[in-house]
Formats: sequence, structure tokens, C-alpha cells
Amino acid sequence: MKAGCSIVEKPEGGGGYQFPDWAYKTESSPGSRQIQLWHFILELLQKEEFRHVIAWQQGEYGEFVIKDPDEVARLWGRRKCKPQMNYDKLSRALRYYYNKRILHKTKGKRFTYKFNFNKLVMPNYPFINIRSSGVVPQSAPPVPTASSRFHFPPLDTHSPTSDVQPGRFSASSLTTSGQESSNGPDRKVELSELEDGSAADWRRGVDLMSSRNAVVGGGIGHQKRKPDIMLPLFTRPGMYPDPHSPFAVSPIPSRGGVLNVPISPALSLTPTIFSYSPSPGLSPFTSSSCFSFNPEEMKHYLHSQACSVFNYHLSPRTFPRYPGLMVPPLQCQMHPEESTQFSIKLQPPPVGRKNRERVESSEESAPVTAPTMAPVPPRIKVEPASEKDPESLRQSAREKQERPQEEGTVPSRTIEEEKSPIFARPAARSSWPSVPSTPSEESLEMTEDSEDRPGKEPSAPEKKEDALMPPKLRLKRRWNDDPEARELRNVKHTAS
DNA sequence: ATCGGAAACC
DNA sequence: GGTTTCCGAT
Repeated sequence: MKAGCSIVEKPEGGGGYQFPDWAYKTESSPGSRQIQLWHFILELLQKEEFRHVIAWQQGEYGEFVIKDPDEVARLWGRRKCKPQMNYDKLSRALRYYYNKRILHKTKGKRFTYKFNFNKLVMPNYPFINIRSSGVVPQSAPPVPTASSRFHFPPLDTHSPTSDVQPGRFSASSLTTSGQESSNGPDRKVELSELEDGSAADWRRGVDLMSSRNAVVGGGIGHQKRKPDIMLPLFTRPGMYPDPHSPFAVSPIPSRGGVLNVPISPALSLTPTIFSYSPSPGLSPFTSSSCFSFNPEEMKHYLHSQACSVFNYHLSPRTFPRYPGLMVPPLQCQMHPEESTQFSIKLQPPPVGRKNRERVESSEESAPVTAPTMAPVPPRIKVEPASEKDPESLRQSAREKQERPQEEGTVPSRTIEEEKSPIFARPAARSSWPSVPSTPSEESLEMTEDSEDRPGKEPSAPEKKEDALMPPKLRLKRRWNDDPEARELRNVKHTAS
């Protein structure tokens, strides 16, 4: 048993804002069904109680500083029942977000990272009415400043430590059908690399704009969806007024409001394999044919996206180009046919286990773990039941109490609206808009690695290099600060 | 301090 | 799949 983990707090206590269990799954990873780190981080950032531990960095959108790494790690460890957690490990996890582009490291600033809200927010709140508050935090995120409206809804069932709040990041997943990976089994590409979230969204937008009711696959196009599932229908902001949502429109509805799925909600909510899905839980959208929207809004949305992406210092290449779309005069040049995506797998599956000398641990004994046939003695973690220091205890105690009314603790932010469970029962929808009529549509033949003009540009020097370069490097080079590459890209763009 | 590969874990 | 755990490199 994991000592130290007894304090797993669940909302049920008397919170009152109970949602069905499956309702919470959305934000967790489909696989693990557990809170994700970025989620947790956001939670902490959201609460003032943790201001001294981790806080938004004013000035930079989405940038935050971990003031007390050890504490954050401790909290995280507690949350995950991993008493051995430490900043080193936690930071490794954070680093994994780099490639997913959920997070970035702010170079030069110690313990400072930056969220890519495009990735986190937009995919989850695609149709927020940007006009009302500037969807993406135009100014620092949840900073209780100007954008009184932007605030991250609670992400997890339990709060950082155990508290919680009614609202949550709904992954809005509407998802569903998915199931079909458009690209073959092992073609799970992380388009996100390039997409940066926004691209994906854009693509979706495009699809929508094209008024292709039939199109589905979101971008990639090849997904057929199962006709027996109803995708949620988004109309427009306001359709799902969610008191807890900081946004004009509540993403939550998607959760239960509109699914008409025969399958378990939990399943349906689990964003699975969307071809373009960058990371589970993040891009739940299926760009289904079921959205209805306002062109006008879409425009704003897209525009906002562009700005945001830009503001986040993302690679310009992530900007999908859309004719007629106004973007900031920066180098945001857009090109109509952009949206290509990467097909590279950033983190290739393990090849096999190499024997690693982990035997060095001499004093562990396997608790209850079912030993597989590991070549080496199963590694057990010794979970010191006494991991809690006074501080921790104090905290957990406090947390528990806070839970019920946690909202009250965040005054400076937006007034947490009342926390009433927003749980609309999924109204069964009987008819669905359209059926995928274009199953094939190979139009979007994703250009594998090339994220540049598919059939165009003969071959830029850079490209060749890329070809010879491991995907990761390639990405890194491109994404991170490879001025050279960037320049090349720019040149290319301008040239064409 | 940070990064990222590798492998194990859940 | 998302970490967790280790660890060598920078």
C-alpha cells in the first residue's frame, strides 16, 4: 500500500458538485485516467494558496514560475501517491511536455515554464467567444488582472492537493467516434509538433468553414466515423451557459450535454485517436461535422488564434494560413495551404527492454506488485510511510477543509461563480447532421515529414537536412531556437 | 539547472 | 499514454 497516499481526496465527501465519475475522466489521460501534470500545475496556479509555491509570471502569457520546486514536487507526489517524487522527476515530466508543446521552458529563468494555451485552451474551448474577453489570455493568463474573465477552471477532481472545485477543464471532448486512426496503427503522429494546437484547431476551422458537413477527419482526413455516435453540436457561445466557466461558452456541455452515444460516456469522452490528436485529452475535438458556427466568430477565433500563437512565440510555421484572415501585422504571414503535419513519432515506442542495472537497489522488497518476467529483479519503490512532514500534514488538513468552498479562496480571480454542478444530462440526440460522405478524400494526404509546402518547394537545403535528421532533432531544431532554420523557412515562404 | 534517452510502471 | 525513475551530458 502506498503509505502516504491515503489522503486521496475525492470530491464526494459532501462537495455536492458531484459529477458522475466518468465526467472527470475527460481531463485525464485516456490511458491513465489520472490527473495529468499540466492539469495539476494549472490547478496550483489557480489557487492563491499556492502562490508561494508556484505562480504566474506577470507579463508573460502563460508563463509561470515554480518558486518552490520541492514543494510543488511534494504536492504532485502526494497527488499521485508518489512520495518519492521530487523536482527532478517532476521536471522530467514537464519536459515531456515540450514535445507535446503543452509547455515550454523559459530559458534563462530558473524554474520558469510557459504554457502554450493554444494547445490547452483552444482545443478545449474552440468556440469561445473571443470578443468577450480575448479568448486566449491576451494578457497573462489567470492573472487576476484585467482579464477578469480568464481563469482556468479546475481541472481535476481533486484539487491540487485535494481540494476541488466544481468547474473543471473539460476536455470537451466530444469526440467520439474516433476509433479509427486514420493513419494506420503506427502512424500515430504527433502533429502537434507542428500544429501547436492551433494549427489543428485551424484546420478544424477550415473544415468547418468549408462547410463540409461531411468532412470529418479533421484534418487528416481519413477517418470514418461511426454512425452510431452523435457528436456534440456546438452552436455558439451561450448555448451552454456555464456558470463555472470563465469563458463565454462552456466547454462542459460537451461532457454530458450532447453526447448521444451508445457507448460509455467515459469512453466517448476519451479522446482517443484522432489523427491529429496531439495529445490525448488535449484535442478532443473531432471537428465533427456537427458544429455549427458563425463565420464571423470563426474569423475572430482564427484571428485570435493567430495572435495567440504568435504571442506565445511559437514558430511561425505553425500558422496556418487562411486567406482573408486578418492577423497581426507581424510576421504572421499566412499561407492558404498550410496545414501539413508531421508524421513523425516523437517518442518512438520502446524497442525493448535493455537490461539496465537497476539492481543496485539493495533494500527493496516487492510489495504487491505482480512481477512480470523482468530480467532483473522487480524494482520496488519503497514508499516511506512517513513521508509527511508537518508541513504536509498541515496542508492536507487544510486542503480538506477548503474543498467544499474552495472558491472562496480565490477572490482576486474571477468571482468563482457559484459552483453548481453543471451537468447536463446528455440529451439524446436523435438525428445527426450529416454522415461522412467522403470517406476517401485523399486530399489531405498528409505530407509526412514535410511540413512545408507538400508538393512545392523543390528542396530547400534545410529540408534535406531534415530528412537526414532524426525527427526529434528536426523538431527541436525547428521549434526551439534555430534561427537558421527559421530564417530559411522565412525565406522560403517569402520566396513562394 | 536543464535536457532528454531509456526503461519501467500503472 | 503519461508519467516515474535513473542517469549521463551540457
